[in-house]
Amino acid sequence: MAGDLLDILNPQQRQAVTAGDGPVLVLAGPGSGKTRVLTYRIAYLIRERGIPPYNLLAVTFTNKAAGEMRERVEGLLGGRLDGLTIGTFHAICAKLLRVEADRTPFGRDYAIYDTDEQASVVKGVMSQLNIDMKRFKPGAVLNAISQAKNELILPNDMPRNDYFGEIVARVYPLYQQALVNSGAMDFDDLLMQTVLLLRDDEVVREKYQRRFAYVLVDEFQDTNTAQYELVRLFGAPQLNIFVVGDEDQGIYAFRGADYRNVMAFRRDYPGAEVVLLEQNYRSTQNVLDVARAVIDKNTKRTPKHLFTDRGEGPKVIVQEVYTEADEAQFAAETIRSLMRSDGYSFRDFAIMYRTNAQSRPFEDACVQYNLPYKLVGGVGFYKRREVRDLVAYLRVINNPNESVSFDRIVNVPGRGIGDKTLAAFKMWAADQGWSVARALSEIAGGAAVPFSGRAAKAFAEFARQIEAWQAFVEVEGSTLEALFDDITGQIGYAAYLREISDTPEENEERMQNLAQLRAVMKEKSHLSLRDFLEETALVAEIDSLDATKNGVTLLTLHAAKGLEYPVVLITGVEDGLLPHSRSITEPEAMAEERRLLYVGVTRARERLYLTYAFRRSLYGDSMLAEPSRFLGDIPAALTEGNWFRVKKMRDQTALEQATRWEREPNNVISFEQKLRDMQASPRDRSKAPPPRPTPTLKYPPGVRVFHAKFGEGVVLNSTRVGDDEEVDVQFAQAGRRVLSASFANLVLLGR
DNA sequence: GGGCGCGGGATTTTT
DNA sequence: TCCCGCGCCC
Repeated sequence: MAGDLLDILNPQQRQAVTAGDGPVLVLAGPGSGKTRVLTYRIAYLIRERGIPPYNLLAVTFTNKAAGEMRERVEGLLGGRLDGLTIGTFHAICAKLLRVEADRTPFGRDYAIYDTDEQASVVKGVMSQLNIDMKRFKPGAVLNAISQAKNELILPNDMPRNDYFGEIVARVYPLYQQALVNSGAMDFDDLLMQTVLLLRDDEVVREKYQRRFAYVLVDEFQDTNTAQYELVRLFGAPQLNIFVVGDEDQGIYAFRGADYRNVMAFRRDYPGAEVVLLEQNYRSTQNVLDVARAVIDKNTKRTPKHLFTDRGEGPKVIVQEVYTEADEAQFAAETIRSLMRSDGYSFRDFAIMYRTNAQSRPFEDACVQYNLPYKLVGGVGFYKRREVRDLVAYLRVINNPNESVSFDRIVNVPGRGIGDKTLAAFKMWAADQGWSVARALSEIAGGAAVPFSGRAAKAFAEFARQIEAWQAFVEVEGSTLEALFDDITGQIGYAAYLREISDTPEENEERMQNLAQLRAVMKEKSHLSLRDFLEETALVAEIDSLDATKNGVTLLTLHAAKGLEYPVVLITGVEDGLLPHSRSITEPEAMAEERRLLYVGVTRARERLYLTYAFRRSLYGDSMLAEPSRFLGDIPAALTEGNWFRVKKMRDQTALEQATRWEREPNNVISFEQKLRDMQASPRDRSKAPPPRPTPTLKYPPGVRVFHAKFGEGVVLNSTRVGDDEEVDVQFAQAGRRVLSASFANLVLLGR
């Protein structure tokens, strides 16, 4: 195979794929074929070097990438590779901890807590410690704990540099204890506990070091300290470690990732062979030039010279729009017209944005323009109340000691077990020295409980149900969907959903989610309950992105990593959004915002659009927005669009405003200013609204107007916004629109 | 024990 | 704007 396999690689790719033993660092620019290099490297090791698949460990960034990589390697080698380990750090660690459960404090049936569940544990601990949760937000404390775990700092080793640190140092040990008591780990534990196990337990360490003779890691720039340490531990002593990364694409610092690990690798593995991949096979030259203009402003990076032979391509369009609704409309119209003119298909388009909250108008516009779309993220399926409830039942059946799930469902649907009864139960179990699991089975067996008739009966019934379901799971041939049916039937869950739903539509939606969960369980029926729960805990939003469905993809810039599309629209390219206001004061964070834009730009194969709005609403209020400062770094020669003209117009408006003799109270503040204000101090709501100037409307309701694009229309409504006027117009042809007077150039036609 | 209404706060990104 | 948590009341 060697010949045909390696033929399609360029010399640098081939050098990487065929590198000898020892550490290898591949510095791979976007679109330079790094996935190809990784898959070929695996195939090469197996086929040419005779390494059994069992001895390989490949780490990818998402489960989806893992699945695709496995398929591609199997395709190259023409057969299934059962022994090969490919997965995310988290999934690989979860498996390992399951296998080695006897050597961890968590047991085999541990649950994996997501952020909400972690928060509920943190809140429990904080209220137990009488910490003011208004002053110290549980989320912030949790974040600090998470960071600590990523840095491999143990509960009792937290530095107490300031009072917040002191609070965290108090919460962390109790939080961790609560997790152990529940037999639950958080995401960070999956990594940290594995590191601790490998460090402290020689037998386990040697077992895996022997097994994983070759270690390969993708997206190395997004590893954190714990992951870096895992690579070292798995890779020793042979150090056959093959890592692929690009410092310019490090976008996960907020969860402890450090792109400098790429350079640290050179330092820590001095003999490492370094390969640079600079030829880009994805994008046109214009796109690459824009990307480069953006990223070049970052210091502390290895300059790269990306080149392509795909031609210059069309210019990058920079488009100013009026509001986020117009932005969405522009996107939808652009997609429609490109489909008409160039024969693109829905799946060729991606709309990207900085924050999930921006997705809504695009969804609306897609519906309006009849564009099928695939939304990545948002309120995830597994975050839905009804789905969480059912998953909590499954978790309790799997392990009743897992307290967040237990507390969640013990009285859902209501069975007459309130806070008082629950507290009494826990107290009683603790007095007996029993775990919750033990106490439940004692109750099911008829043990006397310390509360009155009705609650006692309810508890006994609940305990017997749990026991019956546990027995059901053990029955040979029982399926997950049968378990699902039995649970929902017994607890009367459909009736409960009807009760808690405010509208028939809401009820319908919940029932559909339930049906979808059942479908997933049916599909996964070959898994044990334990494995099913593990899998659902570790799915990422992006994993559910269905390549077979034809639709426009809506996703955050973070989720776009590793993907590519013929046409990319990056939206909300505004100061305060991209770069995000929370990053603006911090040079390191700003550098990451730049990388984020860089990642987005380099997803585009052929066409790239950058849009920003003139007004954007936040928490209900509409505010002026500023184009992103990053746009200023892009040479005008690479772009076209209306942005320059509009910018000038706006400068003129500002000039007029500044030189006007009669000053009106200016109650329009910038978007960014507002964000900053809100961070600095909570909004004071007791204050009366500022007195409004008596409105003298230029476009009062009823008046007829003319617009260059929309034609003739009648003003339905008009409101004054600062020095500007917002006009709601019903056009004869173009329908109803809300326009900014200063921007729309409406011509008054009279009544 | 459960339901309702009010007030305050808000996630930027995710395994 | 919207959602959550708390407190009050039944």
